Amino acid sequence: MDRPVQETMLLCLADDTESTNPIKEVDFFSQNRRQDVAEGRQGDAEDSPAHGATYVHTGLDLLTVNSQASQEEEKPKNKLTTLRIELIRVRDENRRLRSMMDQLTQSYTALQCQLLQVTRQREHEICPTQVGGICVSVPEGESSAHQFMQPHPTRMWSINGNSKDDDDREHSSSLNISSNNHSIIPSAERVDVFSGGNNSPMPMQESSCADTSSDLPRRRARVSVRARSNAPMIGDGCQWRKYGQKMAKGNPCPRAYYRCTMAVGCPVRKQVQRCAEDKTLLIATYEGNHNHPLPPAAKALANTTSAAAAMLLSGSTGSGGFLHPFPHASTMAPLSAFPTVALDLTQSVNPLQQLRQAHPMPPFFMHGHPQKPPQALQLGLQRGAMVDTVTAAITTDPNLAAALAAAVTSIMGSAPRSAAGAGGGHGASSGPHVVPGSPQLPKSCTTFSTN
DNA sequence: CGCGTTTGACCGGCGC
DNA sequence: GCGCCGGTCAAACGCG
Ligand SMILES: [Zn+2]
Repeated sequence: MDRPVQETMLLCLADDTESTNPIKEVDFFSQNRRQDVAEGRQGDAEDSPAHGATYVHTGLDLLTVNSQASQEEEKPKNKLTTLRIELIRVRDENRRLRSMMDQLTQSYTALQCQLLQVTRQREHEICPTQVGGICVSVPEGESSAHQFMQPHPTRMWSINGNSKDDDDREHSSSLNISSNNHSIIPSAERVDVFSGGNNSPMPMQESSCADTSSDLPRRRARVSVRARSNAPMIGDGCQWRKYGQKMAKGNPCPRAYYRCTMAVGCPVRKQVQRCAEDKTLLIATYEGNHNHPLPPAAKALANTTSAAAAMLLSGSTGSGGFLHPFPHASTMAPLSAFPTVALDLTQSVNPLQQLRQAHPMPPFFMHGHPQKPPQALQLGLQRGAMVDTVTAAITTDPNLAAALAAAVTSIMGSAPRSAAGAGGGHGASSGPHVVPGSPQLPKSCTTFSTN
């Protein structure tokens, strides 16, 4: 898969040159993207690719089918069944491909983040050099995506994935990516940067071999989601286990700490707190990056958070102006020293939309400033010099908000049993590995309510 | 009896 | 150096 690299590079470039270069927008998926969309379409009807590309065929196997169909026209009857079978097979394959795609995009996101950061730092510290053999670390989950690279075998970058255990949490595998050529698409139109990232925010500091991150050793991005809910916890499609609870200082309501239990080593943490005044207001803060495939429901949020985190991280490193790309943007109470992106679902439209599929794109980017060059991740978001918290209120866009809300909510209906406990919970049943792309939602306990 | 939650102890960072 | 505080650990507890 050369794409990722390529695109990542694009990302970096866009980022680097945000001030001077004419590069306005980057088409990260100039080609693949379309496939992506197409696939998405095929598999999940609900999915609404918000991007121009509207291919009906996956461009992969469907074509095959078609051609076959034409070939076999002569022998109608018998072949019909054959074709059907074939069709089924193909569908299946497409599904698989889609999940692969998910994986890939996931790793894209991660890589993009990494690279972006690296580039940024180089930009600031060293002179920007070619990205020969950058060493980035990507959560294990992502690295697993390598296995999916076959469908689009192309360039070769050497990837050495060796998982290491970072200090406290985070299993990450360091990828040694040396790409030969990363083409640049100077003036692309679309900015599908995070079209499919599956990841929650991830701390990228510790990663880069560029290790420029030395200065801020512990900086991790967080993404907090605000939602109105009576349920004790926001369900995001993941399974969480409570590992602690504390009385927050200025808040009568305790803060609960959860960790993701969908996969053994998943480093993702989450803390849930209820707003002091408005008890119906839940604030969930995510930290870390999932190292395992996520159910579609979870992906919605994950995508968003991932993107958000990426933005933050990319930005937080440098200085930065401050601006709220989103109308409803509001700075939340700074949860901590960590850069935090806040998603505000509280005012979301009606969450009961039928949208089931996670929106392919994080809302942030959907709000791209028309005039403001998306600058890759930057997209109008500014890291606050003083405030590291940026709130992206997707609410402004009814459709988007609805989409996201719905996606997130989708899991909600199922708050089975233990969901009750203030802990939220998570059914005793161990989380089945839900394959990305699988339409089914985990019967996890977590409940979410966007209102 | 296994598993998840509860809850106080513990730890590291940070400000004074 | 000390105390505060956020965050995590882990033993105890409770539920199915
Ligand atoms: Zn996880």
